[in-house]
Amino acid sequence: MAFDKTRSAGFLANHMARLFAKGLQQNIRPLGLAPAQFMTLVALWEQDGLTQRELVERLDVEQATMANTLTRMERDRLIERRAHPGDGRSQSIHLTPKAVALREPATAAAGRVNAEALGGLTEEERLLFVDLARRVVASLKQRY
Amino acid sequence: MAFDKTRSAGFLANHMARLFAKGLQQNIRPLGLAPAQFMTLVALWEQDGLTQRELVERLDVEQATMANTLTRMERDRLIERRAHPGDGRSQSIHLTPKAVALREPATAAAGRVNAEALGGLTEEERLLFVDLARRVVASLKQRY
DNA sequence: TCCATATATATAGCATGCTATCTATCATTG
DNA sequence: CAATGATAGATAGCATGCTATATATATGGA
Repeated sequence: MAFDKTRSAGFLANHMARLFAKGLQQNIRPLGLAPAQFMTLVALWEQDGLTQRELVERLDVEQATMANTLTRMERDRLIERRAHPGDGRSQSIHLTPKAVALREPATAAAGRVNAEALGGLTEEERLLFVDLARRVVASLKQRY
Repeated sequence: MAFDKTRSAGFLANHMARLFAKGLQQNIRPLGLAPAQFMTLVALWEQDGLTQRELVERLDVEQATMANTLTRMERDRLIERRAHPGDGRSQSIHLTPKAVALREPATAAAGRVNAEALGGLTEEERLLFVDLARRVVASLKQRY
C-alpha cells in the first residue's frame, strides 16, 4: 500500500503527461508536427531568433535534448540555424515561413487538447489545478 | 497568450513529469533501478506472477513499451519470465529475491520525492491536487 | 599576447514511450 | 477437424529526454 498508483503524485504526473502527449500528437500530426517541436515553436513564435541556449532556458530541457530537437526541426524545414553575428559559438534559430504559418492551426489544436483534459473541471478548479501544478514544479525544480 | 507555458496544463504536465522522473531517477539509481522499472516493480510487489498483458493494463502503457521494460529488467536480474501453465502464448513475470529486497528502500526513495514535490502544499491542497490530477487523467483517457 | 577557464553547441549512448507489424498460440465455428 | 479470427508477445523504427563527453570559440588575467 506504500504505493497506490492512483495516489502517487509522481505516477499521476507521468500518466497525465503521457496522455497529454498522445492527445497533442494525434492533433498536430496532420500539421506535420511532433509535440517537442510544437513546444519549441511556441517559444519561437513568441520571439524568433533565439539562441539554442535561450530555448533551453525557456523550455527547461537539457542542452543535448534541445540540440536534437532542433536538428529534427531543421530536417523538417521548420527552422534555420544561422550564424550568430556577435558570437562564433552561437547560432540564432529562425522560423521558416512554413513554421510561421502553422502558428494558428497548431495552437488551436493544442488548445483543444487542453480543453478536453480540463473538461471535467469547473473554471475555478482549472485555475486551482494550474496553480497547484506550478507550485509542485517549483518545489521539484528547486531540488532537481 | 494562447500558449503561455506557465498556464498550459499540457506543458505543466510534461514539465512536472520530467522533474518527477529526474528526482526519482536520482533517488533510486543507487539501488540499481530506473523509473519505469520501479513502476513495474510496484505492480509486481503488489501481486507477483502477473502476465505482461496484466502489467500493461495496470500501468497503462503500450504492450511494446512493457515488453522492452521487462527485457531490461530481466537483463538486470529483477524479474524472470516463466512459461504460463495454461496458455502457451503467455508468460508469468516473477520477481527475483533481489527485486523483493528492493521493496522497502525503493518505495522509501519514491516517497521522499513525492514528499519533496508536494512539500509546498498543505495537506488539503495535496489531496485536492491528486483528485484534480486523477480527473484530468480520466478525461484524457476517455478520449486517447 | 598567451594560457586557463568559461560558454555554446555537438555527439554518443542509453531509457522510456509510441506506432506498426510479425509470429505463435488459442478459440470459435463451419 | 480445419480454417478463421482473436490474443500474447516480440521486434523494428522513431521521438523525446537524460548524462557524459568532445569541440570550438570567448574572455580574463598573468
